[in-house]
Amino acid sequence: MKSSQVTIKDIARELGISPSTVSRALKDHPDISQETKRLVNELAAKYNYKPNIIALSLRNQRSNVIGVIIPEIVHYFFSSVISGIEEVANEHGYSVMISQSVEDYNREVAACDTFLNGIIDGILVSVSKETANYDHFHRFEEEGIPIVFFDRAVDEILADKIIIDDFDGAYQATEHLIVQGRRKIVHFAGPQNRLIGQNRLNGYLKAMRDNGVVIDERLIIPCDTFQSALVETQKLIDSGLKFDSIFTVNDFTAAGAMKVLLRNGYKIPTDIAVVGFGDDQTSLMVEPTLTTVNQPGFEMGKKAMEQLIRRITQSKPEPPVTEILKTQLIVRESSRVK
Amino acid sequence: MKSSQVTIKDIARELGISPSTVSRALKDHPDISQETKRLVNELAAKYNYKPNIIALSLRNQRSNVIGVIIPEIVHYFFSSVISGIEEVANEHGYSVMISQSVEDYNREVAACDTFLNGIIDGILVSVSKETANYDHFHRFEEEGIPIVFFDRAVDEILADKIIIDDFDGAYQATEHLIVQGRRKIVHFAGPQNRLIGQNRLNGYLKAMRDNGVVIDERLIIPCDTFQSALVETQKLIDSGLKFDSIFTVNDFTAAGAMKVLLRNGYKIPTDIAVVGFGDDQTSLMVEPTLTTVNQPGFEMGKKAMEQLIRRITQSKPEPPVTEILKTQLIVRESSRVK
DNA sequence: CTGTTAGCGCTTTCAC
DNA sequence: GTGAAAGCGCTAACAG
Repeated sequence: MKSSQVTIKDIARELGISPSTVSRALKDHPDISQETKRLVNELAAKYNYKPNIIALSLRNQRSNVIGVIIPEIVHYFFSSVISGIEEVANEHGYSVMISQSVEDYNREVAACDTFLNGIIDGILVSVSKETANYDHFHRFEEEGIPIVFFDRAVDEILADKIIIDDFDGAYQATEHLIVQGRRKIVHFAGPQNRLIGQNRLNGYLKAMRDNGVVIDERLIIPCDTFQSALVETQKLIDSGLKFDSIFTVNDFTAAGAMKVLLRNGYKIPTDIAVVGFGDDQTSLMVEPTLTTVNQPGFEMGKKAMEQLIRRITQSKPEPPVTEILKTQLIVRESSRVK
Repeated sequence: MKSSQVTIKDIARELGISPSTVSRALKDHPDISQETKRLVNELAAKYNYKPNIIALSLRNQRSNVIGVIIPEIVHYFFSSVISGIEEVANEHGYSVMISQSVEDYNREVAACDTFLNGIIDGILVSVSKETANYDHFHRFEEEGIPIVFFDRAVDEILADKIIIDDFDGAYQATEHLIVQGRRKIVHFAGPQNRLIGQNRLNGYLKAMRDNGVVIDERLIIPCDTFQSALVETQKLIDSGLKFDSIFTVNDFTAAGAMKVLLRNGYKIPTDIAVVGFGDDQTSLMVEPTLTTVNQPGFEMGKKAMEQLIRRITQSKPEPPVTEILKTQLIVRESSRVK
């Protein structure tokens, strides 16, 4: 913020007119004479005049800045969401301020504090894994700052939510394996204290039941990272349990499982089929390419931002909406035999 | 930005004192009596008073906001950099505004325009691959807004730069291959209009020469994405040219090359060794694991932000500095035979 | 120890 | 068609 910027006052002085006239001329106000407008605009161009956003924000009580609180940027899914947010924000003249919670409750609260200082017009939040208390979010409601949750929402808070249909995604993935003739389907499951892990597990269970496949509890294993997949897949192999496929809660876990399977001499998908979740970039890079469930991160970001803008600009209050985005099964080599 | 926020004026009115007294009391100014301070602070707490950042920015001519222009957030390296930036920004009370160029010159210019509206105290930039004209960056200099380049810098602009020792990283990678007995080393090179691409190529060339390895121009191929690697690697194989290893400008390109090699029946590393650059998450997930060059992204973000803060807060101008961060060769399975 | 005033840059009513 | 004045929220010089 360099103060040397040309202001309306500077232009007014040089032209020997008042700042208000300059202001009006710049906005093409009908009252102002063509001649004055010409002079003002010429000088503004010459000096490369730029309205001072801060002054405008102060006057309009609107900053056109929105805040985003996100667990971790370094995940393909979340950075896709950010891209979507940015896309829509750009189109509508909003700037985006980002703060990472790094899955840490205290940092999430701190980020909220920062955003409560009055700089933002609204906020987009995906809740950290750790968070169990939601007071910090309630404060936005109290201040009348619109809040839209994405991906990881909070049931207890009445606000707009844009989420993924995790249940259906897992259902599709599991049913796909069944259709491919698999019956002994392992599920590497996410943490069951989180909706996302629950829904994906439930989708798996429902698909199994609906298709009359026997559910073997021993094939449902808590495992949701690349590293733990390296360990758990080996343990699974060593256990001697029969299985013909693995459906994992995310793509990293699938990549880990694939690696161990290949190293143990299994052919994918002939011996063991693998299906991930997320459609991360990695799913194309592994060999064979990974069948996975696409989560529309970019679209989610766009929808969340659109909804937030709607809230910011709405004249009369409207009830909160929850939008559930459909996932899409992307069949690739790691599961396709027929 | 809800206008219903409590202001200093509100507190002053309620206490029957002047706004300036309230302001001073809140900052624990020595002139103010303990009693007044107590009253003011109590009321401020009761009404949950928060100073209006916008008003402060206008008054102080400082927003404590910095801008970041980055090619793509959805790259592990860049999102690591952002995390580093955020880390330091948080510590020092700065907020971070992010804009992606998506490797598009026009969007980069647009992002600069947005940031030139006076909201930011300084800017961090990593230049898009496309960019060949640098006028949009010069404008920050003209406005007196400090600019620090990271990773992809611009030689033509006199500014602080935090970059990676790409030359040395490429040198190490190439020499490693030579030590492993490779001689016909392919280089999938980055764009030569960017320093980064040049330096990595030059490191490769120097290592070849220093070790008396004949350089075959046909083995130096412009190719820097996963997709193009799929194409170029196949073309390379079909060309009948002899080669025993590939050193790629980044890990995605390496992943693409590996995939095609494997599909053509080559053993990695026995037949062909592969070395990437970046130490992306992917490098652990591919099979075999990928030898690569670690780039300290998080550290780069921290250093860049620290340097920017130094510029913003410096009293007298100082000459620009360039900091070159060391890379580290991470030897994994894709290249190790001995 | 506290109040008055002015001003950061801009817009907008009201007046002429 | 244009200008003067006030105010968005805050602070600092100046005055008592």
